Amino acid sequence: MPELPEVETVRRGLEPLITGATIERLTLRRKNLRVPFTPDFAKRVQGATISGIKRRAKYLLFELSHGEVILSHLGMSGRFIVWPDSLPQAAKHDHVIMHFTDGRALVYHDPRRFGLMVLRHEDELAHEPLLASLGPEPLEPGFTAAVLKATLGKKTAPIKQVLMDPQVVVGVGNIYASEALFLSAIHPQRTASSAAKHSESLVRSIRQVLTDAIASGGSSLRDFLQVSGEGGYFQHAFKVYGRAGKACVRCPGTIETVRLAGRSSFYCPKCQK
DNA sequence: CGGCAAACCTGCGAGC
DNA sequence: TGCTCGCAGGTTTGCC
Repeated sequence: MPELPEVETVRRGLEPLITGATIERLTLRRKNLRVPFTPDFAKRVQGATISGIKRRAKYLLFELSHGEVILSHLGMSGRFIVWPDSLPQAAKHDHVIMHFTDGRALVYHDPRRFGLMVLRHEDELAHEPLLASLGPEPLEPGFTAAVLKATLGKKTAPIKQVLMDPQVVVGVGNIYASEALFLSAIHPQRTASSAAKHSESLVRSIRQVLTDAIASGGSSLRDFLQVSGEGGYFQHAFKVYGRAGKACVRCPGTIETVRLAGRSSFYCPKCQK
């Protein structure tokens, strides 16, 4: 479900709630998500205190006091919910329940089960295959026009597809790829190499759309909710995503949709070239 | 290696 | 009301 702004919103929501919490026990309500749970997962986290939550790409990393790290991805439909106490009955698709010693619980809920949750020692993370081939973080200094230009120049696939490739830049999913291309006035079907000369604008647009979305608490489509249970607000700010047939906000054109690599893509044919 | 489709799942809204 | 169909924000895999 979520793209980078939603994952960052979850991280920011969880951080003050569960930093310092001690895990009394962990309940796995099935044996796998997208990947199997780590063997002895529950036993290995028992008694550990959560010392912090980091984010890399769309992964959340729960750092534990004894040097282990829970690596989690929300996939398309994953959510973390904090229960005020452990009393509520687990609902359908509540797959992991982390009971804290203070009586609260952190629940991972994921109907489509495209997400994952695995346990690693912090020393293993440098070689973790899930993280190994990730490209630069779009909001950090390593994501520069020069870096992007070099990558785009070599690729003949449509620019939108390439922007969604986590090896190129992480965190840009289907929604924000469309939005960033609109901001830069680039047609989504243009080849990446032909768009390479606009890398400076693209870097700016990607940063802007992600930053604005984070500031709005993420976007709420079907089922994204902040940890608080509130929806985000950024969906009200979409300029092209989901607006097929509506007026372009920048020119007299009408937003159209096209499928690229199986994903709906939205653009204005008049002002995106 | 690059590009593409399919795969993993369930839920929901649209349309009949 | 109830059915079927298509589509949904991600990532990996395997095929050509």
